[in-house]
Amino acid sequence: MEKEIAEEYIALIPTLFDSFSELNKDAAELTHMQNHVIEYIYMQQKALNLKEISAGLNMAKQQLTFIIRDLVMDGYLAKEPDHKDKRAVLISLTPTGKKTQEEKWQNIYHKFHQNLGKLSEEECRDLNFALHKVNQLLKKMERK
Amino acid sequence: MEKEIAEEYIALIPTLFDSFSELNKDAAELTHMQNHVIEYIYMQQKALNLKEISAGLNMAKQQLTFIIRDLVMDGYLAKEPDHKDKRAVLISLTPTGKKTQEEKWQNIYHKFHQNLGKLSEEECRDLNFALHKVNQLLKKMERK
DNA sequence: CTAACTAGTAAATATTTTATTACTAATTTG
DNA sequence: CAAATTAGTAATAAAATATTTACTAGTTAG
Repeated sequence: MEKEIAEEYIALIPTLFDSFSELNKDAAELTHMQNHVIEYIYMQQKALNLKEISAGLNMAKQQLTFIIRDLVMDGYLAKEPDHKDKRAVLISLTPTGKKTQEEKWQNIYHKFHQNLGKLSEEECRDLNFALHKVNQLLKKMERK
Repeated sequence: MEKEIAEEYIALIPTLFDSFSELNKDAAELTHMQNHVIEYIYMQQKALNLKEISAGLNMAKQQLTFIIRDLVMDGYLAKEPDHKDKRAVLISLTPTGKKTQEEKWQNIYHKFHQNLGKLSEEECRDLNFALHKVNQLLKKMERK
């Protein structure tokens, strides 16, 4: 059965890919990497230091120095010293930065909502339950 | 309830993001865009013309001309004329190209399989069923 | 049949991203 | 406490990507 589950999981990724790749369809003001950085911080839901972002996005920290400097100057990100480690700096989204992300997700939200019309009421209930279960169990698998 | 479903769906995307972004972690021989192109064709499971790839990846077709030329030269992609539209060219993966993709997904597969150990047998059954349901219904929503 | 449109190619240019090397200041380890 | 590590910054050169303009050949609409 484990093989079966893994295959279902793998199959899910391409299905979500379209929604995901639409995220930055218009976001024209920022470069790709700038978008990735903001997006990553938004998804992690907490302030991160440079090292963490670098590891999460699989890019050199030297690159981040300048990307983040620009994003701070443009008002999307804020830096604050990390009191636990005085070498480190914590990066977080400003209200402006957070708003831009919320707007992007809002587009996906709308599109999904429209497509929901293609399902019957019973299918909607099933989908709701199944999505909830998947989220819950995948989260559990991630931990530790 | 529709709002609830949409929220579960949105929540699923970041959860899958990690797996997804790991796809090209080592793939060092190709550039980012080259990887994206191969990946996209692989996920669509059929030959695509330049326009479709351009729309799907949200990039100018002019860029694709050269990216695809290089990938053809390196043996990852094959071009064939589209008999239905003599202006167009159909791009598909060569066996080599397909193999590289399968290997990448294999890594995700392995990692997922390991994490499955954190769930009880009952939870595995639930996850299997829920994933299957989600895939089935999301596919249905995509159509037409 | 002609005009308007579309798929793909091409080249020049500007911008972005990557890679390399090196440095400072803070932290951890033995 | 000294030595080794680590977080972040910086400057540079090289490579990749995006943008703009323009062209050819095939298709579609009036």
